[in-house]
Amino acid sequence: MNLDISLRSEIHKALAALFNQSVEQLQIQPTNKEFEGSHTLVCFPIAKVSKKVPEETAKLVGEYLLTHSGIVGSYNVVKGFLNLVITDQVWVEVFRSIYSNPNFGVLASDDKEIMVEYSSPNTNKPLHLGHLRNNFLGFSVAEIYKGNGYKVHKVQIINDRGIHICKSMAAWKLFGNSETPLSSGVKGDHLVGKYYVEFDKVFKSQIKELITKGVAEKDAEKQAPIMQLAVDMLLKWEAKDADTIQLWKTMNGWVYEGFSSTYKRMGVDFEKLYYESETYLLGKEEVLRGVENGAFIKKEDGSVWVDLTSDGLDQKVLLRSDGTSVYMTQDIGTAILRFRDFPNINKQVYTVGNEQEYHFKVLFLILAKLGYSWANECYHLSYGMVDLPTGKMKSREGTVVDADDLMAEMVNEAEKQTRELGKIEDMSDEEIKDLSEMVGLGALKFFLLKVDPKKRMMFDPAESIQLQGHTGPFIQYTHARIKAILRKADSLGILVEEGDLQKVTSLELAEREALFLINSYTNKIQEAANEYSPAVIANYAYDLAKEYNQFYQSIPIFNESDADKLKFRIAFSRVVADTIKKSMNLLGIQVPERM
RNA sequence: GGGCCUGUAGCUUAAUUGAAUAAAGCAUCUGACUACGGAUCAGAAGAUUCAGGGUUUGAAUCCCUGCAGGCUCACCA
Repeated sequence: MNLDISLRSEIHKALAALFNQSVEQLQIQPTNKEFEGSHTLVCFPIAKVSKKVPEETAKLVGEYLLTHSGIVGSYNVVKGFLNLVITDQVWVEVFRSIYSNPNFGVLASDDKEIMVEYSSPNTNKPLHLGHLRNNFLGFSVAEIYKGNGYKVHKVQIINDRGIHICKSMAAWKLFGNSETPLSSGVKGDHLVGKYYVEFDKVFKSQIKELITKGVAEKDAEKQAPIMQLAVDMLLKWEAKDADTIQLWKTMNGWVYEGFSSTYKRMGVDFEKLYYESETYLLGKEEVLRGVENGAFIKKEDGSVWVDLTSDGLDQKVLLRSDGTSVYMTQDIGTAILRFRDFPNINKQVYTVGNEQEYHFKVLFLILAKLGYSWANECYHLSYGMVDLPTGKMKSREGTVVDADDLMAEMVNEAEKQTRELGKIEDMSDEEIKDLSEMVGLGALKFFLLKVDPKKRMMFDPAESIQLQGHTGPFIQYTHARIKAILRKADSLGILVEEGDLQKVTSLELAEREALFLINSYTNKIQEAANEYSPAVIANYAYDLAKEYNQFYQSIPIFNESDADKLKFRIAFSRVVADTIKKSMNLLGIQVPERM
């Protein structure tokens, strides 16, 4: 049975019978812990149609539900709040239907299809903490949509061309001495990143030198020899110069190799990769088409602009006067290509930091101007930056937290703490390694996902490595502990038949409260999808684990003398473990059998 | 300067489609394993929800003003 629907329908019946009225939106909320009951009907809005004061209205509705509904066992009224106590028989029935449904919480597919873009790094340096938030967020949102019955395509756009990679190439050419990942033992993305840093160092010193010679700063930036080399490489690349293309391919190849091991450890994946070098030309064509049909303006110097002043924005350049494309140009091409590749998608989500909100606002308007009706199906999943206790991450000041380093640290710390607790002495090194990976990454992912995406967040390394409290490992631990109970039940030969459950006629408070949470799982995954917010799931999983732990501490399972109750508690524990696992998987977090 | 976002216990966060005495974690203090896993649980203490006005039966939530912080407004990506 579906408790929410039944309850609503009973209340509607009550309102019709009592006041001959209907109320469109019933306000039902969880009952505060200090009062008895689980569901609370807020009666202030209903008072308007009942023509009675809220308290009186609440009493009438409560009394009607008590005598007519068969769901409500008792009620109490506090001010205008009607607190409803659902009978234990109904709770048991709700549980039975969840327990017997192996697909509980999996929403039926209605042929909806969505594309989620995330990650999308530049290829000149390794991934950092900010990318971790991006990747975990995008991956999780994709999983949440899957959980809502959507067909999901995970993609990314790789910014593989442009001045940034040319900078690394220039520095490597000057100082690299043919160093490769193989020759140096350095991971490919880190090696390329090293030369990007090298470029910046040399560039700065060259500027300084020029300035002491009396060159203006702005001119010095252009005249610096290493910058001229990088710009020269960019031009040669666009002219398809063979040597330049070769070097570009080689260095990008190193980066991809490095990224792929980073992605693997993160546990994220992609169905299809788009490369800027393959989409910017389509973007260019589209922009020129826009000029022909009057959507865009070509100025005298040859540059192409879109005028968005009627939308409250500015004019934006789409092609430079020399005909080369800008960032926006390739995003136009990429979007169009994606809707050609996947013509059935209803929605496209871009997981990109909030510093690009303006960019995406403009992009979507441009796509609409080009006549693509799907333009308003594009959504920018904007998230806040990750700050450190010392302030913003700044690559120039060397305060960037590297993704590979951070994951390694988290896993090491997890292993250290696991070994200290000494619960896994019979595990092989291999098993301990897998477990540490699960716990370390679980802690990191949960830490980054529990905060509302749109908010800026603080990453405190000391706090993130905590495995107690409001953390991923806390939830993983709860799961492992339930699994221990289930193993014991198996070893005792306790078998739960569906029919056994209905013999239970009374529940403990902690059981009712956990049941309330399990019952709200489907609502939560819908809410998480509507809001594009894994934080909804993270906090749900935490609440459920916490609630179960309270149950666990206060109520005996194997010492219960009533065999039916014992079986109920085993079954109940199993459902909690399953629900925790499903929720955590939506976050990209695995849960262990033991830890 | 224009636009967008944020401001909640010492710290990190919930609650933001308006609803009851604002909910957790960390840190601090006090308790709980001869019972099913103490990475747990129970309890104490901790809040003028940035400030001031307004709307409402009811405001952390909506509106206005101010303050503080962030992002953005490139022929950069």
